[in-house]
Amino acid sequence: DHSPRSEGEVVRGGSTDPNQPWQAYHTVFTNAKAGMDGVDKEKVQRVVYEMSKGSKYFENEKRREALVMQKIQHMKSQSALLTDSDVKNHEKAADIKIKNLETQRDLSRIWMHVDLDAFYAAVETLENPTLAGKPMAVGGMSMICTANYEARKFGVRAAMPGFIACRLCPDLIFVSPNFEKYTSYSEKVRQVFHDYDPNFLARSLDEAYLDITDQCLSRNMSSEEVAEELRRRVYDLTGLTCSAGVAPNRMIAKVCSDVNKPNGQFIVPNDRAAVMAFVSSLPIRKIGGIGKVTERILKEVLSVSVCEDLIDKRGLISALFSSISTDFFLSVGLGIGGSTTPVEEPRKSLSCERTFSEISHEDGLFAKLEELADNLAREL
DNA sequence: GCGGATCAC
DNA sequence: TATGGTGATCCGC
Repeated sequence: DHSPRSEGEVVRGGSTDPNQPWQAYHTVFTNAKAGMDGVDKEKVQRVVYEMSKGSKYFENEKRREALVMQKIQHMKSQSALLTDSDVKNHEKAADIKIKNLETQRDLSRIWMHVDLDAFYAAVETLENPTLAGKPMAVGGMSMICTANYEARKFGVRAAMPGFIACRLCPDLIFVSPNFEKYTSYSEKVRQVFHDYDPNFLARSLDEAYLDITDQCLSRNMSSEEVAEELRRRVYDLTGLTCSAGVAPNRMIAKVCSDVNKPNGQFIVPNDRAAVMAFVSSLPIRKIGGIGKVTERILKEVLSVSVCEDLIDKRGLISALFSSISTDFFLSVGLGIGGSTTPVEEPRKSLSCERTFSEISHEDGLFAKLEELADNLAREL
């Protein structure tokens, strides 16, 4: 109560300097991302904090931060209640799960994950070559969709509000998004994907998974050669560069495509030891499905930071998490995930939402609701 | 079964 | 001045 901190600051754990409150304001913007190696993270953190504090957004972040801290505290106290024999028993249960997962390990398929480099920005530069070499972002003052690599050097990146990006990079050029354009380029790229796997799985306009097993066998080519050739063909057809990752399953392939981004590739061979070696020192945050919050929970409750730790801490994990979550964490630790082609499921929901400034009267709220309902009805 | 939280793009 | 939209999953109640 007598702390020197003023109201309205996010404070976590008390381990940060109260005179440097931005240190406790954790955004996704300082996470490792391709092209952001030389970025002054402290400066980015400070600018984002200074421009955020006091806003409605910031207040909501504070609320969420408190919930996460509460959840972590709760799990820590649950953990403290466990006896050695509790943990031993859970370890045995986890060992059975691991044995089961290990029987499902499939090293017979070769998966490739392809990811276009700074896709929207790259398309805009193709259509307007004067943008080449200049820091540029696709999006607006509210939100940035993609930043090119020149802009990333300043800490500007996807999901960052444009007005903050302006402060980080005063010469930043903004280009409004044009999704028709990106869709048509995506269709071209997918023509190439189709030649390598007619059943390829498109994840978004700029990402896809391909099962290249048959391609490698029928043409007697290594996965490295196939990846090089596919990337060359994408470039020749569209002028766009992409990165590729190859591995025995989609979970690892996805991580691999980021290793040598941009315009590169990385391969983990179909060999159990190679997979385990790759996964052992891999930070858990690299795995799809483990985000900012899960990373914090695993780190702060269980001291888990790399995938190997998930196996070492299997007893505590089994004790503290649901069966579904435990299965997921153990499979991450084993480097197992997504080796067979999933059956295509129909869409389960359709929604329409909009962020709007404050409306205090009933009439205005009903009008907003009607607008959303109309939109949704049209979509349906 | 529902709403909130988390995650990915 | 100003911090998105869509779809999915899991969990707790």
